[in-house]
Amino acid sequence: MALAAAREIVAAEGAAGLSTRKVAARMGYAAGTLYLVFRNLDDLVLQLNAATLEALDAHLAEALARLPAGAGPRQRLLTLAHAYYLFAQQHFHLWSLVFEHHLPEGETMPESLAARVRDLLGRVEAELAHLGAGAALAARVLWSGVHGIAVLALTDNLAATGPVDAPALVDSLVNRYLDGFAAAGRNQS
Amino acid sequence: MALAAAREIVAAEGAAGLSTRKVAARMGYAAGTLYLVFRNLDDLVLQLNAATLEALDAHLAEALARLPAGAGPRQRLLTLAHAYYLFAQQHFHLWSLVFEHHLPEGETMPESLAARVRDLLGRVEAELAHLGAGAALAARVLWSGVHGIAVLALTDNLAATGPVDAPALVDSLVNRYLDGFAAAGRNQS
DNA sequence: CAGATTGTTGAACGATGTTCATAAATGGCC
DNA sequence: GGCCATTTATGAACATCGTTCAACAATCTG
Repeated sequence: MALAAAREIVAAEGAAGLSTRKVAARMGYAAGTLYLVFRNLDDLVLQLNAATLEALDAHLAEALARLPAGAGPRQRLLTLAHAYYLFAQQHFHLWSLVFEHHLPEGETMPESLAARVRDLLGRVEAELAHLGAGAALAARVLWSGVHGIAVLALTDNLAATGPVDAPALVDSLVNRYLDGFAAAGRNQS
Repeated sequence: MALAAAREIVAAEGAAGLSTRKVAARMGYAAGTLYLVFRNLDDLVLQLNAATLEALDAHLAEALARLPAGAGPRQRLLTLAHAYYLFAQQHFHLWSLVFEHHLPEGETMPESLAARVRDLLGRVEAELAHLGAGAALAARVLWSGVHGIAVLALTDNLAATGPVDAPALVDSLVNRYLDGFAAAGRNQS
């Protein structure tokens, strides 16, 4: 469908190369035809982003499935974090589009997208259940943290300061944060 | 100059509202005139981004200056992190432009921007000197982490999962990560 | 005052998102 | 088969965009 054409264009040329006419041409239609299926180019992007998040979710599930059954929560979280970074790297343009597409002032995210975000965060939260009440907070911190590492590493915004070993940053974040959470828990009880 | 006009437009309408003709009109010139000063619209954006990072640096310096002289590294880091988030929130569009502007494939970041990034990361690194060899890594992790929290919180990509208290996420990240670093250091020695 | 240099313009080109009157294709019904 | 209604698709049109460039105004130089 049209989403497949748009996906190929974005993957190859980045978000800047996406245009109604190019999408239409790639599937043998005229530009106007797209407006029978999508309200907008924005609408098309939103649906493409939902598909991208779905692919990311599948990618994470696959990574977890490859893990031995006895793996502890820390190893599962590390696996999730590295899989997230790998996906962002391999599908950089599609992944960027998800976060760089600001919806017009005041409009709200369509439920199709919001549900995908919830699914993804739910994966992390599930691995943090052993933290009890702090799991929701910790999941958001780790998720955001890994995302931030991916953003800055993949857009070369850290490269100015020398070569960056993103996986090492991810390891450090997850391990130290979990260590700290454990230590803080001990001090409280 | 032209940068001031561009800054006002981006601040008011976002990156999408930026155009050569609007910038030129706001300063009483014709569109073509801009090309005597900038190679490109890209070039203009790059210089605007350098100015934004300079303003961010000043904002962070101010926050640190308001701190009592006896404040320890942890409090100084927390102050930096919260100041970063505040700046991203208050100048959302300008701040977004810095990270959403991908330079054309293969081109490298101009030194004017790279130097600003180094300055900012240097601030964090300075507060982590007490960690010894791990300071460079820790600075990048914390910086990226706080950036990630800002990105996801301000673009509503976490809002799908309920209301988000971004400052609480920042606190948790910095405190737990530092705790974890301390604990790991103890175990090694 | 003449001539060269600098600064500025506005028309032009190709490409963009979007709309809409028109046309082609399709399907149901006698 | 033939005819109408409904769906599907078109491509010309409009405003806007980034960018270029021949032409013009202003300013210095001697």
